[in-house]
Amino acid sequence: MSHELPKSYDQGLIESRWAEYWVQEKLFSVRTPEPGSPEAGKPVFTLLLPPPNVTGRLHMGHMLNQTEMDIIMRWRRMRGFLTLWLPGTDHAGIATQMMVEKQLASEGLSRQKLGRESFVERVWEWKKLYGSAITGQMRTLGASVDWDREYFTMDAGLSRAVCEAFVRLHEQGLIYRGKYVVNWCPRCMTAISDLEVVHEDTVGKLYHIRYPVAGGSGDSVTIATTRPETMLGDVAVAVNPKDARYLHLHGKKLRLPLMERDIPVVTDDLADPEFGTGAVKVTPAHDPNDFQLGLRHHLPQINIMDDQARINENGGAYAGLDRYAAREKILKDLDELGLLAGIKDHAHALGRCDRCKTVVEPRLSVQWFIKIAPLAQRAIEAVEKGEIVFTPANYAKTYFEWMRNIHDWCISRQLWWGHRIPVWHCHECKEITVARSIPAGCSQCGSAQLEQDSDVLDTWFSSGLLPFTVMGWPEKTRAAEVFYPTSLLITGFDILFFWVARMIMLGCHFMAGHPQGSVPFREVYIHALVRDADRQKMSKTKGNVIDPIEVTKKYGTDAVRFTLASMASPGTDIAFSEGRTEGYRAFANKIWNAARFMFMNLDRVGEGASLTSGAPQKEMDLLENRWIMSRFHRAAGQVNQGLTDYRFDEAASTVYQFFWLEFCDWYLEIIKPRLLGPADDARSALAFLGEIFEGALRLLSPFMPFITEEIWHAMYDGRPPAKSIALAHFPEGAPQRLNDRAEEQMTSLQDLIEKIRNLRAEFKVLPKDKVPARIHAAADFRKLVEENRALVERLASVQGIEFVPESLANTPGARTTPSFEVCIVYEQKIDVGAERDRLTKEIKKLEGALGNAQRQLGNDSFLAKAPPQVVEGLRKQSAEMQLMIEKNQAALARLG
RNA sequence: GGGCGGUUAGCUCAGCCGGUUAGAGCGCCUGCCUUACAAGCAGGAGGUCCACAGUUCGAGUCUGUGACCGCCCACCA
Repeated sequence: MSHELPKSYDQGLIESRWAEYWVQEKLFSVRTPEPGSPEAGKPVFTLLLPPPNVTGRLHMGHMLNQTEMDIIMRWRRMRGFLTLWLPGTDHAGIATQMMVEKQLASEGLSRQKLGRESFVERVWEWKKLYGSAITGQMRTLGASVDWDREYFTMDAGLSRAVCEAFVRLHEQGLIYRGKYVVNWCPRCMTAISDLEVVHEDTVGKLYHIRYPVAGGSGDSVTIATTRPETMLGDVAVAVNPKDARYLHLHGKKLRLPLMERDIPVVTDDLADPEFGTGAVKVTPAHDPNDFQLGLRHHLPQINIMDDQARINENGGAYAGLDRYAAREKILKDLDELGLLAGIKDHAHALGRCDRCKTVVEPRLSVQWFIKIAPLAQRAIEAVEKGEIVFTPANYAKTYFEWMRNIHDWCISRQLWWGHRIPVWHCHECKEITVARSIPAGCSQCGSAQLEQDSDVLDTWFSSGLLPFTVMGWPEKTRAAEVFYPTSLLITGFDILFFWVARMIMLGCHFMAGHPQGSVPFREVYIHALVRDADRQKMSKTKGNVIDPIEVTKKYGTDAVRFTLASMASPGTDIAFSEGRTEGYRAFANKIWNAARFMFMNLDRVGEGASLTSGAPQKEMDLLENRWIMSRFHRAAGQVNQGLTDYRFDEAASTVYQFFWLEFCDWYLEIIKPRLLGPADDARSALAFLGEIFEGALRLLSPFMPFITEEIWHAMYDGRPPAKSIALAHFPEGAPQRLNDRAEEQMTSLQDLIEKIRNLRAEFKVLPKDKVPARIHAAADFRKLVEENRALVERLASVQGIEFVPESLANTPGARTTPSFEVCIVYEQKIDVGAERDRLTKEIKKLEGALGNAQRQLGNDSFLAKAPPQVVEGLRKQSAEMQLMIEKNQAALARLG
């Protein structure tokens, strides 16, 4: 009984067996997030499946052996991948550091107390224990690399590439160091990029404060601000030059309260007469707008906060206070001075740190920037010219929108964990030295008194280089030659800008002139994001995270994978519904049982039977075989089309319909008597069945890799033609195997059988009771039924089919279609009321449709303008409906 | 404030270049434990395609306006 599958379908068992096998055979890598790592508990679906990682491997060209390359080429050709992971990866910088800092805090330590070196050591220890986010990111890409610590030192591996990239950009004048107002997180104590700031609509307060005109005239100007504490750094008040209210103040000075410093009134269009009082305080060190205004008017920049957002020595009496404590005290003091003119509620968007949700403080600091405009220009062109294609296409719009409004990219971070900026500051001449390796002396004065810049690079800088650094850049490698650019990037839109846009910009820049093109990839497929059942974004704080491990445990990986595929219609997110997953588990179960049935019969007929050695030619004499063969190839063609178009939902639905409805419900039922019948015939039938079943498994395997692998191996009795079904040829659908006539004929028979079943249900015939049927039909239909009489009789539970010359329209309960009329012979009286309702409803529906059709057909411009086949189709339809109405009316009249 | 998407059966979603009577799964109702499968089989009910206007011979599909829901981006104090 070598073929017998276990009676019950146990997905868990199958999964562990094949996952282990795949890894052992080095077919695919399976990824599991470590407990305690930043990814743990996140909706990372990557671990589900073997095939999806294949696309990721495209990035890792140089690590592939021959087998892996074969797999890739295969999947690449047929695009039979399905990547449904959620990019639940953290970047290395802030996230990792935060985890470690949290740990330190519990020990009463901090990174400051520990010092840079020891701190990095701690992070390293932590990383070894739990795996770092960067490791996670690399693993998401399917790499099975153990990143050693050299990755993070300057002279080795990827780090060398990062350094090289920085130096080159600097040489090309695309990197500059500048004082700038950046988004500063006082908790992380680092600058963060615009993208790392999340805006949150908040109802705050708008404070109106009076600034007296200098000279003690008693006159004053009222300004409005949401952050009164920044007034300590005020250097001017701006009014709109056209604002009539303030003409008299042009050129005057104001007395800045609390600081007792005179500041000028300047005129600038920045001041909107409509907003607040029309007068705006100017704090160049703590507001990006004011910073620009300050430059225009040559105003000083007074930084009043330290890196933890406490007031510093420039804040006079308030030095040492936290920004919010200072705000309270300042308001109180102003109030006492009678300078607080009012407080109003004010809705605005408050910027918070993406990582720790601390309110971001705009702060003047020295940072490194990339001049983004030239890079963005090229990246826009690449998409405009179609060198990169987005799917769904509308993401290109979003991409353009962003790229055209992009700001220079702040790439420095005041963290201690990451790639350090390859810049050394000279203590002697204060000049900087940018170098590929640790310099012996200052490039300007030769002094050895050098100190490396303390900042590290934004994670997305190194991540953005990934498409070519993994192929050995800056070396010219064979891998880069062959695999750059990769064909496809699959990702979620949430990192379109963080990562995708940067890979494009940096790829186009550094790989310019590459023979196969400078872009890092040809296509970008933006997959849907999985949300919870209420369409909410999953988040830990909301507690609505659907744990993929739980779900897969409950329903099986195959079912979850199939669910995601079937819901992956472009442009919308997936609201994860367990109901559907349940349905697809039932589907897997169905397949399992169909296979069991097949194997049972195989064992019954004993020696000489095979599922995989080809079917006798005479099998094609049977209508049902011609039919199922045609249906299989049609389905295969549609699945391929769906995959090509990234319509995983359509592909999944096609394979589902074929396998369950056509193959199981119809085909298996039709051939059942043969399988259970004489051994010789059963062997022949099984050979044909095996051919179809095996093909259907291959068609299904990208969607349900585990169960198909299990059954497929069993079919070959342990000697499969390939190591994995994923390596077997994917059915493409052969047009020459399509058979329209067989499909039409089978459809007619199915129609007849369904009508008879319908009659039986209505007459309340018990399922086990067979009844005779009468049919009135044209000769060709009659011939078809006679040729397949046994099939019809069995599937319709009919005993004896009698063909009658006269119409059955007057027979109570008869079913009529344009091509046949059928009734059953049964003494039980029909439910006259129900039958009348049914007929009335049917007639009404038909009359409605017929009315529409005839109105159309009576319309000259329809006849003139509509395509002939549409007109013809409607005519035919119309005639059929006319006929059906007459028949139904006759039947209705007969009921009395 | 700018941009993008959605609204179709009780629920979750398809519906392609506008073309006959709008589909699926789940749920619901009826009958069946028919030796592959009750995670199943057979039959059935259920829809003013968000609203209004327009284009068209013809609109779920195209255009406009509005309502509601959601997402992304944004330095207006």
